[in-house]
Amino acid sequence: MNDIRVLLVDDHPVVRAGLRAMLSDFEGITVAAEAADGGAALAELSRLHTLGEPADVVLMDLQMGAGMDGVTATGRIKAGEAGQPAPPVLILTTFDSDADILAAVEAGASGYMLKDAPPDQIRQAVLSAAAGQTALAPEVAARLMGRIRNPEPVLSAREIQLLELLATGLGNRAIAKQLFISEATVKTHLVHIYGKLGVDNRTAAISVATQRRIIRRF
Amino acid sequence: MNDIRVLLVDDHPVVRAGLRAMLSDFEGITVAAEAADGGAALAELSRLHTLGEPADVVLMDLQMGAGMDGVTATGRIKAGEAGQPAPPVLILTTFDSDADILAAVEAGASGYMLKDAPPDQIRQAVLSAAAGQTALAPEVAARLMGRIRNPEPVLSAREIQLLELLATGLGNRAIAKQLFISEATVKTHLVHIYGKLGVDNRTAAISVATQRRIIRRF
DNA sequence: CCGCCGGTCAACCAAACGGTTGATCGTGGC
DNA sequence: GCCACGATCAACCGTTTGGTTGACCGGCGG
Repeated sequence: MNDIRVLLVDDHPVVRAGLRAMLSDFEGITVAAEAADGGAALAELSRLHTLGEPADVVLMDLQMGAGMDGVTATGRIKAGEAGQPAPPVLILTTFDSDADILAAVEAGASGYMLKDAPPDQIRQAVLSAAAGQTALAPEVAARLMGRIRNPEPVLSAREIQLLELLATGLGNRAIAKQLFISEATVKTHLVHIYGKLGVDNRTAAISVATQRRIIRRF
Repeated sequence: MNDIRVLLVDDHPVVRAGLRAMLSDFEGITVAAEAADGGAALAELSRLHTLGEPADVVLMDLQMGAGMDGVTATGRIKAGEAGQPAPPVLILTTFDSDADILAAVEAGASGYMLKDAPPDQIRQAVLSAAAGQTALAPEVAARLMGRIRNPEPVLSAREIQLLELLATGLGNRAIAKQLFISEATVKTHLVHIYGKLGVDNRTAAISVATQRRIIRRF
């Protein structure tokens, strides 16, 4: 049985070296190539594809210092830009905010792991992804479960997107422009968000959303 | 000549593996031990010290998921808690906010590197630190220079106090009540804050203040 | 001693925000 | 097919915030 061929995508050389060292210790897993951002990842995938040695799994970070970010890259890989069939993309990142998780899943990621996960968990996730299954870190899975059991505060993806712009300090008009919708729609969304979060103004919404880790802050 | 003995401190197994792999490729550098947080780092340093094989350099991350953070750990190492003489501490982290850099330097760090630095830069930094010299990443050095030339306006204690209430989502009236001042005064303070932070509304002020770590959020 | 700065307050006006009602459209479930 | 729900937009209105101007006081440093 052939090894699972992995493409590493992370902007930190240190992390790539760590993953390479870690994965090469495991039976049945080989690091086929590395990329420092989403654009390079697409290029590498195409290259491997034309070589007749396509990657079986992409291990992708979400935050890239410069260049194409992980969510965008995942979407374009899944769109077939780097060859068909598109390989499963396993997200391996530092943060576990709802916003990140949802964006990744919507882009077509087949797993979401955290960088502080123990090595064996990462190994299992790579194997699962290669087998076409979904692999979620326990923390991430728990958060999703909580969301399902608790129908109280379920913000839609659009609302979370709005919340993120809100947190950057943009006014309603600016948010409307960013999202290509009218100011009226922004206000409607805000009212819904306030209701769901149990607050009555934008700063309080940001405060609550941050504490519930619905959105992330640095 | 003996190898430089390094203690790795990082909460991510992946990163520790990467640093270990990377450093062991270099001549003259040995990884003596690893720790997952500040507390473990102090314990490891003490252990190495009593073994008669003290670490020559500590490579320390700032953000630890749980346990003692890197700044605190650095301060306690420098205070001699893990044996005298205290080894140089080289910060190796992801973010380069002014507040982080200043806090690290104040705690006694002898260098500040970023995780996306090329391997050779990290190697040089370890060698410099071991030799008792200071090692700053070019980006970090540039930022410090910029600060000196262009000092940021300093927020008064009162203004920071206001910012903290602001960030909890309180309106001007509520803030006024909390601080036993009039609403008019709150507005005056806000205008000053906006000016100093270079913004023009409250949410943006919170955003900027958070990013500059003028105020804390979890 | 005098000026500067931080903190306090007031009055005023324009702009942004908050809240409501009501409406259309498309998707997905029953 | 119908209903629920999310997303979109409009018009309206009251409240809050933003921005300005001007003023007073107390401490600190030249």
